[in-house]
Amino acid sequence: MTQTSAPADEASQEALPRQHRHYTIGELARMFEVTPRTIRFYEQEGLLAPRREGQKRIYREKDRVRLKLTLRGKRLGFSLAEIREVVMMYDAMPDGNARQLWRLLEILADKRANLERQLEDIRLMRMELDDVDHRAREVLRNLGHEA
Amino acid sequence: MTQTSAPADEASQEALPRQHRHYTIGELARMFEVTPRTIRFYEQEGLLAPRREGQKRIYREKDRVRLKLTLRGKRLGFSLAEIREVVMMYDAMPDGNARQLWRLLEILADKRANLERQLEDIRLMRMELDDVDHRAREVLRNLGHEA
DNA sequence: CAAGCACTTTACGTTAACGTAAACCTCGTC
DNA sequence: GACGAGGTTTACGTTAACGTAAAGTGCTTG
Repeated sequence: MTQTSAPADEASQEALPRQHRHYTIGELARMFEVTPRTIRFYEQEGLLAPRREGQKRIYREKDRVRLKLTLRGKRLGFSLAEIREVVMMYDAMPDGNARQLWRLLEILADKRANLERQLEDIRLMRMELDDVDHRAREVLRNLGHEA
Repeated sequence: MTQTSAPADEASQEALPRQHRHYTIGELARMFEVTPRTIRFYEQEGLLAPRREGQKRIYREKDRVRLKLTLRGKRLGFSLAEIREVVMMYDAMPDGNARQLWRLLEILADKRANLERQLEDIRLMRMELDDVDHRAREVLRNLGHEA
């Protein structure tokens, strides 16, 4: 874990064989700048399901991706429940019955609509920020002249 | 308030003289699909400052705009505290001293950075939604063939 | 004038998303 | 073998953003 000159001694990290690395909770936490507590909480909420090695949680690539998606969702203001809705159905897909799949499509359309509205909101808020910015600089300019 | 055939009798609504209409809390609430409680809460948090007429709150155009901005901010996942930060400084601008104005510019840059990241997040999440969507439709198609 | 709205204040309740603390294992290492 | 760094569970605490209920005010309308 010394970051530099890792000997890669044990029988697990053989030159990073691509896709199936695994991570500890602390590693993931540092990667995404969250606390372990947060990650455990997401597990408890059904968003992650790491394997165990004895007592310890072992996270695989898939879990890392899920965490990434979850955090992205959060940044966009989705609740954990909403995120779970999509993520879990995604997993249930392969063997999914038709009703479930249609339901999934519904949810997806819903989320997408949400995103579109956010795009518009961003556009508008950008304009307003620009406006405020301009005014502020104007006032500053005038202050300079008066001084 | 019967919506249709309003007589506009009193000395306040003379043919809607443009900019200085005023609203009751209930009107605003219906306009934006929030509860009066929410509006009062925003006032308590320093985001609105309606005038009073006796006991009752009177909202002017400015207040309506503020509420709109506030709700837009919320949809983008900003906290009320963050929103207040911008909104209040905006009002303090005209007579603002230089330090305050620079601080405001800082905050604005911050918010903008936030928006840019959201745009990227939206882009990515859109792609993922599309992906899931495609897969789901694929599975559905196969189900159809098997049936 | 009683009834019914729309408004008011006060105050306690609720939910989501964690934070924080205590008390416990289990390594590698000095 | 003590100890420090990481991991674990359990459980109570906290914050934001309202919801909800109770009790009162003021108008106007049958």
